[in-house]
Amino acid sequence: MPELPEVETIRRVLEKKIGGLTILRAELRAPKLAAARLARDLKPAADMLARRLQGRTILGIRRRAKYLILDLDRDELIVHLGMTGQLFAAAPGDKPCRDLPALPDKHTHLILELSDGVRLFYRDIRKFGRIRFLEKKRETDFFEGLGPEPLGPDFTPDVLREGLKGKTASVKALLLNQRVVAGLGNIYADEALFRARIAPQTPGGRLTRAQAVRLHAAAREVLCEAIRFRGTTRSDYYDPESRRGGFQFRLRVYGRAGEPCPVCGRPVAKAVVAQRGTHWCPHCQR
DNA sequence: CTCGGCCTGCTC
DNA sequence: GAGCAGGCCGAG
Repeated sequence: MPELPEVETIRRVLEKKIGGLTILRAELRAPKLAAARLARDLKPAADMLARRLQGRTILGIRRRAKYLILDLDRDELIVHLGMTGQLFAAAPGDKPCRDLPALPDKHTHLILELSDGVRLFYRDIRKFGRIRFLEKKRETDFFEGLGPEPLGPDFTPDVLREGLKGKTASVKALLLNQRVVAGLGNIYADEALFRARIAPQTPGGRLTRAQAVRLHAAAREVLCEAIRFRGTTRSDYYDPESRRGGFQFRLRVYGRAGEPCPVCGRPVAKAVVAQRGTHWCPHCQR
């Protein structure tokens, strides 16, 4: 579900809601969520994780690509929300959101009881998300192979060109590949390609320098704008205060198959590219 | 590099 | 009942 703008929005809200609070009790209901790899009996590891979290203070919340990192002194808790992962922070007196079930429900897989009566719930219908408790010194290894942050100084037009150079895979597939650039997902890849006027099927190695420059700028722009609008809510995405995003109203092609292109008015096309539903304007994007 | 698998729920 | 959904990993 969440791509970089949604994860960044979650990070900002969490910082405000749970930054500085201490974990009084942790309950991991779905041990698989924290499994490094498949094992017979995950329950002991789950209980171990809960014990390790107990008593720790959340010093801050960072983001790397689509990962959230809760800093716990010498350790950290890394959370990836997969497709349908959600984090909700409930403080005493918070009104429940009418569109959402009362928590914890059957899809709530991790509960952190924090100081000040605050509770943090991890909810994930499809259970594609992952949680990992890590010593800080192992963080570099954990993120080994992840490409540059698209909004950081390491992501330049030349770096993008390098990631596309000589590749036969479609530019869409390469934008989704987190080794090339880390944080774009299906929605923002389509939106960036539209803004850069590049057809998603174009082989990466075929992009001209000018196209790569446009794509680099377009990716950054769309991510920045989406953060400003607090992300995109199509179905599952809510921030930890149960607020929906606002960028769904500003999508130009994603989810708009058959509707007029906002630039030329011809219908937006949809097809499978890189095994994902892909939306583009065949007239504007070449 | 592409495909299938991981999961559940919703829409056609 | 089939197909689809904002992600990622490992097998071939």
